[in-house]
This record gives sequence, C-alpha cells and structure tokens, in this order.
Amino acid sequence: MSFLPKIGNEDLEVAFASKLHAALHRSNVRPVVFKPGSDIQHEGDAFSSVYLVKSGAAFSYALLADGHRQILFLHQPGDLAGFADFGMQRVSCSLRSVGQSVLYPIPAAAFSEPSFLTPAVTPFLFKKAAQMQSILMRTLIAVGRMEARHRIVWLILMLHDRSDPPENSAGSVEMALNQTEIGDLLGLTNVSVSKFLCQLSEEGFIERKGTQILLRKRSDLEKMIGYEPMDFPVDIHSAGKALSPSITIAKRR
Amino acid sequence: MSFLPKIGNEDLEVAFASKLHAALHRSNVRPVVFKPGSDIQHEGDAFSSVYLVKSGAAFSYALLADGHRQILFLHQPGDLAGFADFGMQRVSCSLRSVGQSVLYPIPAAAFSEPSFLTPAVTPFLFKKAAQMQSILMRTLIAVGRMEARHRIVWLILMLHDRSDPPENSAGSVEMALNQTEIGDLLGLTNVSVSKFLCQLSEEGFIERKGTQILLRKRSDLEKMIGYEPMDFPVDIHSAGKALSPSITIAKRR
DNA sequence: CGCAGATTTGAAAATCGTCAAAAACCGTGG
DNA sequence: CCACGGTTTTTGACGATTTTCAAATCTGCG
Repeated sequence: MSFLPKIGNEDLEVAFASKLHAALHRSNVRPVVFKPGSDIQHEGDAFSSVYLVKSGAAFSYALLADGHRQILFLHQPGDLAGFADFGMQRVSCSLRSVGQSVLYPIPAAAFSEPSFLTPAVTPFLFKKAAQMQSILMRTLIAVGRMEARHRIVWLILMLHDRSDPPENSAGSVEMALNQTEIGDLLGLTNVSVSKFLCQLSEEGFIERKGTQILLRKRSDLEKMIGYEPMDFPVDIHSAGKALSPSITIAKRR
Repeated sequence: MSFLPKIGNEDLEVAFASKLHAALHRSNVRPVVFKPGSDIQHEGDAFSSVYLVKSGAAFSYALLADGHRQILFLHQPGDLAGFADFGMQRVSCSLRSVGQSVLYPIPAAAFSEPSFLTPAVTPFLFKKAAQMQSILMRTLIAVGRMEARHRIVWLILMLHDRSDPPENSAGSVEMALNQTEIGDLLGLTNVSVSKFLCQLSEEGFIERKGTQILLRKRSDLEKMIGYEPMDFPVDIHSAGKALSPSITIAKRR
C-alpha cells in the first residue's frame, strides 16, 4: 500500500489522522490545555516534546537581541509545533498559545517507539513535515520579496486557504493575531499593517468585522500578488480533533 | 535503541548516512550529474523525486510575477532538496545547481517501499526534515527582522557553520553564490550586498580572496548580530559522499 | 464609567532600492 | 602575452518605501 494518497483523497487522510490519535492514545499522550497568550516553551528549554495542536492555535517565534520578534509559524489544529528542534538538546524557538489552546505533547521518546511510529503514522509525519516546510518557504517568499501591501494580502489568502470550511467558503477569515503579531510574522511594523489593512478595506477588497475579515474579491487579490492556492489534504482539519481523552491542565508558566 | 543520538555522537550519524546509501543502492537509485547553473526542476513540473545532494550544491528558488526571485534554501552535500513538495502533484519551486553537482533522485515511490524506508533510514529522514525546517526558520528571522548589514553577517556565519572542517577551521568560507544570488537569498539587492561586503572588509571583520571569505573576528561578528552557532550532526558531510556507483549524466534541460 | 490594550493617523527620518555608469575579473583565442 | 567580450562587482546620486515617534481614537471588559 502506498502512503502517498492522491490529492483530494480525504478519506485516506482522515484515516491517517485517526491512526495518529490511536497511536498517541497507546503511547499515553494526553492533551494539555493552555491559557490564551501563555508561553508553552521558551528558547533554550531542554527539548522534550513535539506538540500536535488539537484545538486553538499557537505560534513559534524568536526574539532578537535588539528586541525585535519574528513569528515563524502559526500552528493550527492538526499542525506540529516544535518539530524543527527534533533531535536537538535545547529548543531554538519559543512557542506561545493564541487564545485557549489544547496540544498533545508528543515526547521525543515516542519517535523511537515502534508502537507509536507505525507504518500508518510515519508517512503522516512525513507529509506534515513537508507541508510545514512548504508553508515556511511561502512565508519566506512573502517576507523576502513582496512589498508591504502584498504581504498583507498574502497572509489573508493563506489564512483563508488554511481555515475551516464553514466560514472559509463564506469568504471569511478569522484573524487570531493582533496587528503587532501580524507585523512580526510578515517582517513589518504594526503601523504598516494598520495602514494597509485600512487601505485594502477602503478599496473594497476586504471588509472588516471585528477580528473577522471578509474577502470581497478573492480572485482579484490572487491576481494582485500572483498567488497560487495551497492544496493541502484535509488531515489539517481532522488530525487534532478526533479523540477527547482526559485532559490535563497545564500548570502556569 | 533510540534514534535520537546525542549531539556530537558523530559515529552514529555516519552509520545512518551509510545506511541511507545502502538503502538507495538497494532501491536502484543512481546519482545524476548536473552542469553548473542548470535547472534540475522547474516550478510546475510533476513531482517525481526528492533529491539527495551528493556533491556540489543547489538552491531552491521561486520567481514572482514581478520578476523578483527568492532563493529559499542552499542545499549542500547531504541535504535533501524538493522535500517540501513530498506528496504533492506538482512541485512548487525550482531547483538549480551551483557549480557542477551530483544528486541522487529518490523517486517518490521509494518512500512507500519498506526496503528503502528501513528503521535506520526513517529517523535519518526525520532529522533531515527537522534540520531543514530549522535552517528555514533562521533564514526567515534574518530576512524578516535584521537590517541589511546583519543579514550578510548572518549568511557568512551560517555558511561557515555548514561548511566542511578543513577550510572551516581555518576560518574560511567558500561563497558559491554571486552577489545577486546572495541578495535573492537575503531579500536584498546585489548593490546592497556589494556595499556591505566592502564595508565589512574595510572594517576588518572579513578578508576577501576571490570567492573565499576569511573570518577575521568571528566572535565579534557573532556578538554583533546575536548569533547562536548551529550544532548539526555530521551527517551533513557524509550522507552524500560514501558510495560512488555508476553515474548517470543528466540530459540537457 | 473608566482603564488598559489595540488601532489609527500624521509628520519626520532612515534604510534600502533603482538607475546608470565605471571598474574589475575571467576565460578564450589570437 | 595581450586583447577581447561577457559577466560580475563597485560606486554614486536620487527616490521610494517603510520605520520611528508621538498622539489621538477606538474597543472590550470589569
């Protein structure tokens, strides 16, 4: 059996996701709840786990000596966080929850247990790693080579592509990050983010309702920046949401 | 047995690398030679292989609608290229050789053959994927949040960390990329790259001998940008260099 | 209602890009 | 050995985008 399912073959992906949950359960991995805006790990901590996001969201970030922050990845349900430090002694970036979030901390040791790393789980992890690499590359393209306005459009489109079907299909995106955080993700200041969000709104490309953004002319926005839609399988949506075993509450950090 | 070797446990890593070669050999994967500056794959091509760099170098890049280019990753011997598109129908970025390069094209199908994906190879691929993610994140930090001068210093230090021991320990780095390519990697123009390289040279931080760069005051450069050395295991150096089976010459593209 | 955080707005400053031309470099061939 | 053509690097003037700084406004919530 191949574990390179065709794109769009969602059933197969869902099957993998549930096998992942079964494997997590077998390995006694229990989800942990984190308060909004709490730091799940800090740069320099000993590496202990890779996290699978079950619900909510979290972002990986790094702080520079001059106080600047770069947000590296916005992890959504089904995503892995902390995978970049797999095999290292200490973690190289921090991880912070956005809103209340539930994560499975997968201990490093699990990655050497055959009972966890089954022939169904391994390819799932490969795909996840590849997908994250792809998203990081797209982020790098936006940050490295797009003007500020285009970066904002890129982020809106990417979040739209990665958001859940119900609101997604209505052309709506939930902005979980504030404008300073958006800036730190795109290599901009909060001031620029504000300016261009307002501009895009005035020009009728988007409509803003609180933290929701409605895409008015998605195809025009795509053309504006030459955006290629992301076609990732649905594991993204299901991997973090199947089981609901006993939940541990994280101690305050 | 755990496959999370301690940092510095190089023997174990080398063992993995040679097992990778054995696995490649078993799967009838033969290295292919590419001429300097030739495109190994183009954005939009059907996805067929992940490449393991045996010698030389290659970079992944993307072209934007406005003609700008972002170089996403400089793949060195032992690195995987094209992994981000694993499981996709079409590849999302192009891949170009730097100097004459030899690559193993690992067919997608190999990733579903147990004969290739042995308990020794799988963790090696995980580590590689994690390492690439880590490097991408460091690139994003530099491009997103460092001023031009600091980005150049960052690149020099990173290339130094990733280069081979002989010249490495002498404080020397080979610059395989020209200044336009360096700019496309760092989100700058060739003009800025030239300006700051000259400046760093005048200030005595570096010395330039053709394409070689000698680091005069590495610790000062590290302090200047708050650089954390990368401690990646040695698989980098050995993974691409063990076997020398019959080599295929790539047809011109 | 009032406070704290987030967003918006405007003016001035800095960095980096653009454009263009000169200089240096390199391999080739006379 | 030198001349030649093409590429790469260097240099300078100018302009544009984005940041910085600061203040005003808005929002959510106790």
